[in-house]
Amino acid sequence: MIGIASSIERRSGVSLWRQIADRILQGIASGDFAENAALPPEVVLAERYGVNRHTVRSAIAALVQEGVLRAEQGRGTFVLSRKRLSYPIGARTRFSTGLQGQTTERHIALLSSSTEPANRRIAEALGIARGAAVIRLETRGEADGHPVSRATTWFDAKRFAGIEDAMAETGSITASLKRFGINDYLRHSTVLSARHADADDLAALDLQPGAIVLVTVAVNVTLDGQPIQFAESRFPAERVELRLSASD
Amino acid sequence: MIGIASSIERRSGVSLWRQIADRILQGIASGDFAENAALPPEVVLAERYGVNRHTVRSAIAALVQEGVLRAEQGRGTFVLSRKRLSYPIGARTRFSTGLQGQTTERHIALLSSSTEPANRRIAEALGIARGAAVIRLETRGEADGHPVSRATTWFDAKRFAGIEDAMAETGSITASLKRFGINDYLRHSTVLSARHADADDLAALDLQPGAIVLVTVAVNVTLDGQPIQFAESRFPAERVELRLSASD
DNA sequence: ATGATTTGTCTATTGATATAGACAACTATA
DNA sequence: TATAGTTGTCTATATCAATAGACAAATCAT
Repeated sequence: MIGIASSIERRSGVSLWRQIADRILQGIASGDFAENAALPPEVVLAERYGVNRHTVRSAIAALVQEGVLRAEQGRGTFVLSRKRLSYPIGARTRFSTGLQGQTTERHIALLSSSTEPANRRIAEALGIARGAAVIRLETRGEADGHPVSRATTWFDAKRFAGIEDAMAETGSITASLKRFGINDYLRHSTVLSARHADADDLAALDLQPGAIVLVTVAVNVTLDGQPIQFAESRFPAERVELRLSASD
Repeated sequence: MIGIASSIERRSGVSLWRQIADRILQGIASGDFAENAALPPEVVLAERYGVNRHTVRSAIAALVQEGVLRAEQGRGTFVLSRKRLSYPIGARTRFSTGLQGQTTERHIALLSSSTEPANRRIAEALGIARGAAVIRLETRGEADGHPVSRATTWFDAKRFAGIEDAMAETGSITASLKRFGINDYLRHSTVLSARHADADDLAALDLQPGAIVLVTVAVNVTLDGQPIQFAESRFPAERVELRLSASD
């Protein structure tokens, strides 16, 4: 935020310390609180946000726990380096290539897989009959050893039988699809929303309760427009931002 | 969500009733709870989420207040029609044309305007000197009388002197820019994140405390690539989803 | 060394959140 | 008209969240 005055909501169902932790994270993201520099002292923050010093301390404690801040008695509280990953989304969205330059290592870990009947939403997206078998993959994207995304992906079971093994081996959707003769694919549609992380996301993404996730629901298609993949991905809002590539 | 088991987090800084309200909203969005149909009874929901019936009642009360649900004693609790607006984002993102077909009336209301020196972030985005004067517009997007977005927009004050009057008159960015000889413009970049709504957003977007907003930070440019507008927009995540247009 | 500044810890109190149980009020249907 | 199923209201209790004040412990500058 840039000088947009905004205060804190009471009786909201979201505790004050959580709201203030959010505000501090915003402050870091927007540059109000510089990295590696000291935060204003607790008393100042308490006055700025109109709360008790102990409430500010709770917020700081949560962020210390999260690895965003480091508190040193007598010196101050410092912002650790915490540049958010910028995840590009466009026609050629790929997990690995998208994070090139920002991380040295990245891969997709397969958490679990199963076969199930397609519900209406999935059947429509993949252009198959409702109730037809689909393979569901539960995956986690990791970069430099840290989780950056959590996705649930569906494939037509008939066409992509055994893709779960390919995923487990290669750690890449792109590489797995190659085994089925698909050398290139495009993102057909992306719908974006946000919500609180649920317990599963919290565990998989190593988040603190109350965290927010960005949610994308996307359909990938072959070059001639045939749908091949339906996916819902969750990104931790405090660690990842989505950058929409204008062209491409 | 499609059959993704997930539970509720305690001691998270987000109260249980707020988390459950979120989950019910998700359920409606994903089709788990059909529109105009009855929700499962309170006792069932309480058991499903592992909380007390009174906690579920608090969540329902909040959603009734919000206009999402209607409770009828003796009969049940019903889901009101609540299709989320789908806001398209692409190279030619326009507020009014983007919502065509989904709403009958829409315009942008100018809440306030001011002139201020550009900070580093804005100066870089607009390609002007740091400290140069910029015009800041605080606006609210409305469709069929309901608020759907809240934006803060900056223009180079030198080039667009008086644009606040044009905005107040026309209720449209596109129309206002025409007065300055700009008949077409493109979206150069969009960065996407999410956070809890602050007090200002809550009031302007008519949200309940604890609500989540999708945040886009965008730069618009002329056809030859000259930056003209820098904007941060907030969309209520529970009422709006962002649809990324693949091409165009 | 001394004092000013800052984070850390402790006690106490208040209000919001969550659980628990009981029963009233209302609706639909057998 | 019973009866089962549902939401609405009430009381009571325990725990968490937030405020308040005091002081200890560590750091830094003078």
